Amino acid sequence: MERLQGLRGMVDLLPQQTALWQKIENTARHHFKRAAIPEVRTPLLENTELFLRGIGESTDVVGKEMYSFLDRGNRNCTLRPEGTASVVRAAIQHGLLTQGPQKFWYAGPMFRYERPQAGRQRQFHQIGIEALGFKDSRSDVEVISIAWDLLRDLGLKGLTLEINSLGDLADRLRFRKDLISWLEERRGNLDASSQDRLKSNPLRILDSKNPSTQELLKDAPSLSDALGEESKTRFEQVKEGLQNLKIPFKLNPLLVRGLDYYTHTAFEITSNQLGAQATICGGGRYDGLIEQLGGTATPAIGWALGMERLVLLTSKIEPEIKKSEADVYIVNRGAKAESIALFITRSLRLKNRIVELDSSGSAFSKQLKRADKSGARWAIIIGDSEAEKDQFILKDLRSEKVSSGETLSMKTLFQRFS
RNA sequence: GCGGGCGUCGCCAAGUGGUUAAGGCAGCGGCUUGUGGCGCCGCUAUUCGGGGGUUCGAAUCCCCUCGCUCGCCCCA
Repeated sequence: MERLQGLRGMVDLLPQQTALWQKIENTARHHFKRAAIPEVRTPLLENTELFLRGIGESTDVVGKEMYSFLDRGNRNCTLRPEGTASVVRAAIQHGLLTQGPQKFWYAGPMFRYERPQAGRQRQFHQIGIEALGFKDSRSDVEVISIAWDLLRDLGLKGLTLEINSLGDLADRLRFRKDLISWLEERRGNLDASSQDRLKSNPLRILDSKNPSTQELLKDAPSLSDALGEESKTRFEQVKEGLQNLKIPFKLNPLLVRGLDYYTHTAFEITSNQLGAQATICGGGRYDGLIEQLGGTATPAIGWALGMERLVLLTSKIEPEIKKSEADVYIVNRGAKAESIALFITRSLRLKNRIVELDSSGSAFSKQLKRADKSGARWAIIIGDSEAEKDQFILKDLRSEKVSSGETLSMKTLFQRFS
């Protein structure tokens, strides 16, 4: 038989890795709890329409990366490529926004059909927060600070926070017009994909990685100049807020981001240790999205961070998380001994001891060797003849010398471990 | 979707056209029918990701395919 393999870009996390994942998840939960943010869990599968309208049809995510299919009832379904649209959908659907502004966090797998590479999988995992109904610039600062503190708490170094303002809808439309006409005149000097974007998504040309396009853009009309007065002061407030909190940031006037729903503040946190996929956290304000998805116009802001990339970074500074070791390893052999062993194992577990039971039936020397290797502190040795006489041997596996252990009755044994 | 690198046992890894495909780790068994960290001995790939071809002969050369990996695009 040919061996079956997992799907491309779908990764198994083995026990060696899950310890680190749990550590990161726990840290994140702790930060959310401190900020009084509750969790929401939404389905992995949504109506394709949600993402078409939410993320934008001209984006790469929607255009070429979605896992979409018809279900048995001919519904057009998509495995969620990101979390924000779902959270907003759920909030609208359940009328949560009528109860005033609210924040949520979420965590879970997302799906994008891309070529896997370092820090990028087809099923990947994000942790994110969404603050719905918050208009003030202080909420931008608060939300960014939560991400920043979380990453610092994980001990990460070499992080850069970049921010930009995309302005409101009117600003963007005005700028879009200016940019298009300026670029049209220089169309010949643009790289191929930027030429395509001139029609579909001209703002994205700004953060083209193509060097000659970047060179050309140095003299292009700038987004920051196109911002209206209100947008400008708003952005100033965000910058001041970050300064007050001593959160270092870099202005990046070319930071546009790939999803259509962003307005005003857009930001990214990158690491200098990751290779090509350096963004570990990305987010921004999306004041138009909720209305776009059929809710009443509500301002909002959020971010998401990529677990795989966080794990990559954290594993560099956290070389080894020890596997959890048992308190007690139960060595046993013989019919009578084996049934008593099971009883003792369960009893000790009910006393909250971590107990590993050897059910191999192999020679005592073998079992003891495994006991030693397991890292357990104690071994309880159960043999047939002793078990008959209510005698059990307790050995300290961490003692300096190999000891013969002490002989105890079951009652005293349990007392030792209560 | 496009480029580069790679694919030999659970893991690491030698072998680069010629009789039985090194070695290490892990695993299993024994020395020790019932007692741990050491040691010693033995066992563990008819087969080199899969398929096809070249050849008297291939893990070694060619083609296809699958997978991994790095990068482009894009994003977390």
